[in-house]
Amino acid sequence: MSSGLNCTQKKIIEAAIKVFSEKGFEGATTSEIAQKAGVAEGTVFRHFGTKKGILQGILLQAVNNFQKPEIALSLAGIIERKGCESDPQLLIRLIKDQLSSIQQYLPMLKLLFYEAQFHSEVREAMYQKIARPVIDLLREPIKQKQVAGDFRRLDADLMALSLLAALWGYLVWKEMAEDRENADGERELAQFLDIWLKGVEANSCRC
Amino acid sequence: MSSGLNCTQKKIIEAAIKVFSEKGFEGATTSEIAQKAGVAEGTVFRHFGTKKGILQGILLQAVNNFQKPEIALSLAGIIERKGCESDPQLLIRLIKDQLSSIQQYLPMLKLLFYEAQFHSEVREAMYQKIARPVIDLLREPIKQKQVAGDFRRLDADLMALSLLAALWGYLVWKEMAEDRENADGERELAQFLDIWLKGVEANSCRC
Amino acid sequence: MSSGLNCTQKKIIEAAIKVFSEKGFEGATTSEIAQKAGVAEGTVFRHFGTKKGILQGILLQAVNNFQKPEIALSLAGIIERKGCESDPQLLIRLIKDQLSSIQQYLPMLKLLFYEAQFHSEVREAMYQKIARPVIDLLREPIKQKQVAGDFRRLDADLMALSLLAALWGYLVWKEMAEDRENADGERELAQFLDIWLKGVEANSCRC
Amino acid sequence: MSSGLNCTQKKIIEAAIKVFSEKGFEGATTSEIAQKAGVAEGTVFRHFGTKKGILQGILLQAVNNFQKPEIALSLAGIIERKGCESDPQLLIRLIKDQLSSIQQYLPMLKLLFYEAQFHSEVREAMYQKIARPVIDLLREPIKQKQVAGDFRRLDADLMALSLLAALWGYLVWKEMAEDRENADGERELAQFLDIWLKGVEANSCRC
DNA sequence: TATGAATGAGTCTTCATTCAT
DNA sequence: CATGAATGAAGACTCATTCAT
Repeated sequence: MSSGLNCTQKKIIEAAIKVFSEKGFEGATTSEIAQKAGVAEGTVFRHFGTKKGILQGILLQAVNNFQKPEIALSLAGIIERKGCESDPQLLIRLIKDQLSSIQQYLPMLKLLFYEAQFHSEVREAMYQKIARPVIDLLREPIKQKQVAGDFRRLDADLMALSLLAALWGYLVWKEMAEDRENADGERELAQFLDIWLKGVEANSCRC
Repeated sequence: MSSGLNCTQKKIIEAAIKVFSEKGFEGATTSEIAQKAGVAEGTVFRHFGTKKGILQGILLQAVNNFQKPEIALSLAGIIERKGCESDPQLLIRLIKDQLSSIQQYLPMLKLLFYEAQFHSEVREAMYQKIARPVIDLLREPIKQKQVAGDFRRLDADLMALSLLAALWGYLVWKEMAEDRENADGERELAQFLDIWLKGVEANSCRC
Repeated sequence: MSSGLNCTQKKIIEAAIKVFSEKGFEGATTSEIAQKAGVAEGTVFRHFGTKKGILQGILLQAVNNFQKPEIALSLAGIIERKGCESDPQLLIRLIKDQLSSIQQYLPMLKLLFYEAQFHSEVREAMYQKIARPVIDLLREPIKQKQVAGDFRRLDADLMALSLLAALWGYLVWKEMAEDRENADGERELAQFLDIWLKGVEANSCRC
Repeated sequence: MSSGLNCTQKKIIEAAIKVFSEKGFEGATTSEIAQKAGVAEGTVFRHFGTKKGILQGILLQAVNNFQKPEIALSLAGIIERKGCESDPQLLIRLIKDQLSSIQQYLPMLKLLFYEAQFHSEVREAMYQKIARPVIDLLREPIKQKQVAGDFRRLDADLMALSLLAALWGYLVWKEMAEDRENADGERELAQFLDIWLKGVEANSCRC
């Protein structure tokens, strides 16, 4: 109901996310998706029509998931509840709690953002239905912080964007560095966010 | 030969960057590359052996280019020459000058970062030969700034990384937003960097 | 039941004639037939077992229809009632009356003659149960005409065959010419038959 | 040159005519065509692009062949050289000579006329480039015969058409009857034509 | 060295057929 | 009996790779 997907479709979508993530859209084969989903190859096409249809199925699910308010709001929560508090441990725990609800969608999001390069309809949907709404959502808490004198009065959208870029950059880097740098992921993420927060803070002399 | 590429190979590499950028590695065909390079399909294989060999040729060129000091140093220059100066116009002009020398390699870099997901040898090389060296390069000026009391004493590598993430995020966003947001690219980039700089500055009360 | 078909089967056969006529046996799909018949795909197989079974169902119906004397006799009637009468209008009206009762079976017959090429059992049945009986039927009136001195004493079977060829050729041509030649179909058919009649007439000097 | 086909293409076209004739366009497989042509399946597609492209290649060859005057004229020759001569042996020999030059193209023509039902571009080409030109060609000798008082003054096009229908009907019948009727093919064809000739003759009392 | 026709393994996709409901 | 989701074998088509010229 909420996702509009029945059991078979869910299995296929899940398998497709895995395979597309590992091999990319073009590098993946429908037969591997079917196999990983535990269905016949024909079943995949009965439900999604074409290989691209599977990608659009994933896209649709991503969009649907982002319309659930609890997910969309978690990012906004990060900003709202943080002022000039100095306890970094508190901040980290807070962010991790919020991000954990997005965590499960990360492979899907990463895949879609990458494929957006090559598929204009994916690009369009990711922009209109996910990126823009998230920025729109962040705008309000940022503006409130600006009014409260906590944040600098830069363009709110760009501030939101630079937060997302920081998070995104962190995730991409973690993948590329793999386990070569056995660093403390928690501390890294905390520092990334700390730099951003200090970057957007109003004159900290007030503290 | 600094690049080790003859004329035919250069034409093929150039064509391949274009085609791989537009369609991705798997989505591209050797025949289109050959056609765009103005050579026969057999010629491509005579020079690069396999399709993957072309990708590795591109990788090699990227690595070679990043060993030219003038390019690698341009990012470091951004950090070095900036302290608590207040003229933002100066900053922007500086950055644009430095970035413009990287600009031409962007399609190649984007392509390689994308394919790094799927080809471990590309991932390895991009990490060892490009990402890590750039971070290593940025580490020194950052440390100097820290010693000078200009930058906060966070982990220097993570500070470098968050700068790169900001730049990368900006570029990816520009592509996704396309011409929908007819914003002033120069101002946007300036704000992105401004947030980062303020984020890494030592307590500004001192200023 | 003269046809031995129940309501569901009739709907399927009718739909199949339409679809096979438009796309040919191999080009048609059982799913389209089911859809046009307004039943589920499984229902088609419950009644006819295989796709070829549907074709054989059509064949059976054609054979059954041709055993109804009123249809089979209509061609014979054309010959019987025509001697050296001079009124061509009368002839045309006569033929049209007779042909109209076959008209409705034309798509089915065309389809079966086409598929006879590729399916020996269809070819066999069409020959044994339709073509041969029709020729057998025509043989008698032709022979009577020969005895009466109206028709030339050629091989009666071949004379019958050449009449059928003329009719068949006319129909095939009309389809190929489509509406390009906005000719008077009635007059055309009349001339086709007129040529045949004159071709088989005994020496017309007698008239 | 004259056909515009190189050796490989000729082999494929020949094989395709055989396979399409036996199984019909939809029933045939490109792999069987390739196998019969003695080339790889990919080679077929390198030359004709799609399966339908093969059919159009056959069509093109048929059209090209019919533009060679020696073939097109042979049918016209049948009419021209026949008046009221009474020797049927002479007639048969004449027709057989003329037809033998078309004989080799019969499978191709039959195939194309059949597939014309399902492929509008084939139908169009067969009509415009083959059927119509043949009728146009036959019109003149028929009209000359009419002027000379040898043929009845019916519509010349319809007279031509009824000749073609007679020939076509004969060929189709032979295939359906197969070897069941071990009749004298030569005599049969002669009678078919004899009926047509008598049917179009001017008042035979003159003879 | 450059070419491009030929190759055939591998892909997406279709569809007749089955069977649990 | 009717249904229609699931199946998987088979087909059209692609494309990296080879090799004779």
